[in-house]
Amino acid sequence: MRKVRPTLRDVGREAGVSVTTASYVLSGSGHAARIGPQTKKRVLAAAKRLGYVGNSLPIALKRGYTDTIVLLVVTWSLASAQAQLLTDITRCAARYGLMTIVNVVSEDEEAVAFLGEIMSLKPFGLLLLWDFDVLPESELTDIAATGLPVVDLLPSGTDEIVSITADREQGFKLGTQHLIALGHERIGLLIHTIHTWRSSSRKLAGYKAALADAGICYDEDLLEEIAGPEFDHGYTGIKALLERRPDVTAVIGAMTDSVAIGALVAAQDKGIKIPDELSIMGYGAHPEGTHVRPQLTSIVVPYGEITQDAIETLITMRQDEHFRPQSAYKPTELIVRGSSGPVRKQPLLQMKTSLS
Amino acid sequence: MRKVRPTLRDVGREAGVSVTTASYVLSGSGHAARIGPQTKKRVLAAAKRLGYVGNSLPIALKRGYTDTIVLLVVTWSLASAQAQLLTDITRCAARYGLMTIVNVVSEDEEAVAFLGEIMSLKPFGLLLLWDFDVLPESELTDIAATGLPVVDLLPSGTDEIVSITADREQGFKLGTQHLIALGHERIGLLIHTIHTWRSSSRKLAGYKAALADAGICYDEDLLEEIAGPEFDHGYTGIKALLERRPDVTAVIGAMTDSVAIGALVAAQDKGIKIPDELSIMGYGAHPEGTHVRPQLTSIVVPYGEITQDAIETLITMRQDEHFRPQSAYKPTELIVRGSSGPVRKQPLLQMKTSLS
DNA sequence: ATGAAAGCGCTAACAA
DNA sequence: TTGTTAGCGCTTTCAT
Repeated sequence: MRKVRPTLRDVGREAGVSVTTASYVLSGSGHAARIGPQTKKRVLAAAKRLGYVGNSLPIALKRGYTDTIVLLVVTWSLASAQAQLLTDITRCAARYGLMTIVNVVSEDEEAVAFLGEIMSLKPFGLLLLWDFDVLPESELTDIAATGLPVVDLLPSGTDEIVSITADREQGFKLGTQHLIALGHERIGLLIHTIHTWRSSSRKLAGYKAALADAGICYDEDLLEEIAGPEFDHGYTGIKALLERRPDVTAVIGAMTDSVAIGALVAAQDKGIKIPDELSIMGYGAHPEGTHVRPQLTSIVVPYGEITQDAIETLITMRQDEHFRPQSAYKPTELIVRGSSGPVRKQPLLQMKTSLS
Repeated sequence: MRKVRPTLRDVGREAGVSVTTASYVLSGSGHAARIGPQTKKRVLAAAKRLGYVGNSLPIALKRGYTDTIVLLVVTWSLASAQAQLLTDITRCAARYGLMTIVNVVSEDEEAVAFLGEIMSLKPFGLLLLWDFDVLPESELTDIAATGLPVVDLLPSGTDEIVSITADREQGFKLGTQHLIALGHERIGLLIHTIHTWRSSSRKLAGYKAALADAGICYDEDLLEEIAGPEFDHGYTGIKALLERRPDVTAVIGAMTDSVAIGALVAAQDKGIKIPDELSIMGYGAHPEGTHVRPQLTSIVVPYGEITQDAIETLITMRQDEHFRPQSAYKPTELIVRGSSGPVRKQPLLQMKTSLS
């Protein structure tokens, strides 16, 4: 027997007052002060007796937006770094009374299609974890123009959309400098420029800046294009790189720690000693970096700070529609663990690199 | 300059028709057939011109529920297995036109508090990934009694709440049998019975069943209570177990693959050869099991099937309020990889186990 | 101190 | 074939 949820009118009737009075008492708005204490008590008692729970839809309908933020993630599989960010976001949003709608899609087309549907959800705001191409920018700016707060959690290509994310340029400069200080000069980069250009280009910029500062010539041949952010991409990527350039002495898995771990395991599978013969570095400083031997040197991204700032920005944008937020690129740190060490003296044995 | 989103009335006015007609054309309901083709064209043109996008709130208000399902995850940090399930759920829900609200909370109390708020969101349905104690069952059955479809993604203790999840009993029987077939008789279990009793008890039942079938005496001392589902719990758990029982020849990381990998790495850190001196098995068959050496033998959970069935069940429950769904325990499989092998002949050197 | 009534944007029963 | 209207449950202005 399904008992229908009681409405405010039911509560009002039960307490012998009008809906208005019931609303004033139960919504806890400023108007509650105008209600007499014994009336208030009657209403609260009635609400409890009936198990009244409220309904957020009419309010949302009236003001034009709900209390849910939408997180759009474009990726094939949720890497651990993204899972971490996602969890942080839902937790942080909840602290501000906001729910999080998560949508994980695999391809740009799906994401664009979703953007088309998103407005009918009337969300509070929109968070993007999507290294999109130029294509959907007009869609996005259209959406932003309607007054829906949008924050990009990756480096935005455009000024129209606010970015709140890690300072990859600074981070990769830091990381590369660390390797240079250890004597490395031929530093390979496993990178995914094709479909994640916006973030990859910043990383590349930091890498180049560190090389330039040290007077080391940038060699494009040391970049190995990989197809994604996962273990397997790092695993196959480093094999291709070492085949082509057995003279590299350090490799940065520039996408994620997963890529770096894939590279580390691939190198070890070939019998290469880490870090004596090859240094490996990751990006993201995810816990999984401490699960391998040696543990992974990585670039620490302040996810909590990013999350908090992003959500507060959405809220401020809602409160003040003229507020023009600034993009924020949060500084990263380096955590040095066992996978990076002084440069080796001898080239890798040709034998090792030809093992497949 | 924020342009306000046009409503159906705007579209109607622009096309010179009433809201009803505009609604019939744009909502694509059966009534659309009753509208003349040129009228239809006018409306569609007007909608396009104005950039009409629709609003799901009034519909939801009218029928009493939205198109969003709520996924409540109770955990401290989203393990990879949960991230996988979460992604699958959002994807699968999207295929049915449903959005997914994700809420990750750390503690039972937070989860209970959230249950109290959940009704005001008017969700389509509720999915639980929460190994709760007896405590909130009444809350849950209350919620289910209001007509909100609820599906539990873990083995439910009660008949009131439908469970759709992996058959852990069958899975652990399978896994234990595999180890027994390799000659193992003292099989350790890293398990978290205290806060995840509902799932752990099924696993334990499967383990015991396999032992009983093989005529091996169940020894409670081989259970090592761990405090959670992560790498570190497995890492410290196996060290404690080996200290107490250096005679174990195989260990099952019964929570997750992460626990098993933690155990595997801890054993290797002690200089124990896997699988020659010790076999390790996990639960979940997550990709990360292929990232370690040797790769992890594990129990394969059909996440896709569970997800699909859970969401379809929610939908059926919505369509037919008298539908009494059956709990479904999906059979698992075993994937044998390098971490399990024939039992060793000699006990582990005392020296190794006393290394901390 | 409390109540009546309008209105958020849409759908669908009913009218024409 | 198309339009009128009530109503989903709440908040809030205005009246009493």
